Amino acid sequence: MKKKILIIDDEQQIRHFMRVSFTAEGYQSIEAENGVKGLALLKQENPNLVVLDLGLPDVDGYYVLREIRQSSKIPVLVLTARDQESVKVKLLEGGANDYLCKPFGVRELIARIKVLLRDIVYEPTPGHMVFDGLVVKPKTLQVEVDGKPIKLSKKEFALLFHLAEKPGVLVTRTELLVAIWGATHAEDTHYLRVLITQLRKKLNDDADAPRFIATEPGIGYRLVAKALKGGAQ
Amino acid sequence: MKKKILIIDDEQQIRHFMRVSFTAEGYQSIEAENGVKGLALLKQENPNLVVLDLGLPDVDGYYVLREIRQSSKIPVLVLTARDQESVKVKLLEGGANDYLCKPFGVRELIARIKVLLRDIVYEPTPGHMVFDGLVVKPKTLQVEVDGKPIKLSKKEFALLFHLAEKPGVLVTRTELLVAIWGATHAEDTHYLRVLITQLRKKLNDDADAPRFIATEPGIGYRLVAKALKGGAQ
DNA sequence: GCTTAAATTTAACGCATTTTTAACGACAGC
DNA sequence: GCTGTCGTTAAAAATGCGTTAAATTTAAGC
Repeated sequence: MKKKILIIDDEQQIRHFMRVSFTAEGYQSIEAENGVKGLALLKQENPNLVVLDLGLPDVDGYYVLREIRQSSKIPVLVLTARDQESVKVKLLEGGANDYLCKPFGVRELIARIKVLLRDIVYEPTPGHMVFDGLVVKPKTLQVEVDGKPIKLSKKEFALLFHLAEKPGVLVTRTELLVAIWGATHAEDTHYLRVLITQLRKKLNDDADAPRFIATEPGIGYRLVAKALKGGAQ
Repeated sequence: MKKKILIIDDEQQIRHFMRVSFTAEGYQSIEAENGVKGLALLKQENPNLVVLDLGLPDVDGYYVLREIRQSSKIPVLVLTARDQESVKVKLLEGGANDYLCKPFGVRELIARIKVLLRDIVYEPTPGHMVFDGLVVKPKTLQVEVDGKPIKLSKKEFALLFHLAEKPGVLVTRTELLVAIWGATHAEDTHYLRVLITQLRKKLNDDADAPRFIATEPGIGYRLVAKALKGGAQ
């Protein structure tokens, strides 16, 4: 199966240049000329990797990255014109998997893409993640409990998503904090505490007798519901 | 538990510089000044990540990388002085997970290390340490006695972990005190006494006829259970 | 652009657990 | 019998988690 790469870049020339290179390497490419279309394509097309240009005409590149990370762990390689260390650090901590400065060589770009596809375990289109009494749909950001649809906010969904990705596995607080609020809030556990409370309330879960989200004191949280389909098998 | 980083670099200054930075970030670092020693340390110490300098005095950096990849999927970040695309491509295709050119910024180095540790699934040791009737799982801070899960607090776990790391070996009180409470409490043996009592109670152990933790009067403690798997073989 | 609703961030409090401190008994060496 | 070490217990202090509600920011509707 050919791997699909989503290119989000406003410069038509660069897109064309990348498409040709990717095709030559045996990849299939889909393209978006701005952030909003990129996010839409991501959900429609289920690519295996995203190449994201920071300088987009409509929305900030950081924003796109954050949106992607709300509901997906797809490998993201960021391109940018500026070679500032602070920018790099911010992006990598914000969830980017790699970073390349313009102008770059095609061969390095291809090599780095190969590395990401080789090293990062990512299964596209988890479609729905189905658990005993709980369904999580990352594409539409919808959740069902015992068949009834539940409305979650963005952050509530992100939290549930990150737990649902590793059913039964303990996810550390730091991991969740960094994933949802970014590295600058890696220590602010009170954020997590109130979000957990809200999420539990909407899921009709009880902290003392958890059906879905169990607390591992001092460490983090864990989704206890049995995985029936999707998630990390 | 602290993640271990193996530094393979011949320049003492750079090693020192990295060690200081890594320690500040909460990582533990071990160092080798050439390739052969690096490969030896890799097997002995089970680090979580390798930072490899290409220009080594004894053997080629490529060779070291190939040797590592013969038997391990550990994340490897390569450092080099030359910024040639062909070199980068060759390294990345040869199994390196990331690449950084000298001179580099510490913050970028740290950021890239964090990304590798975050994104690449790699289990250094077997994961848990198994003894006769006792299982210690450092990753999730869980402990089992005779198959039954036991709830330990952070400090209790840290204590047991440091003993389990060296099964059968005497661990001095100072060593434990420094590891758990820090150097400022290296003399406060009463801390250790009550923590030992609590831990023994939870493990159902008896100080007078120790099944797990034996006292070595005047010196320290020792885990007496037989190691079946994991730990320092 | 204004109004209203929703979501997010702060702040505060109760409760349970953990950690620290202190006190006491058992035992061994001198 | 004194002294020092270890183990145990209990209390006091500190910390961590869950919860609620108010304040602030952000998004939505008109």
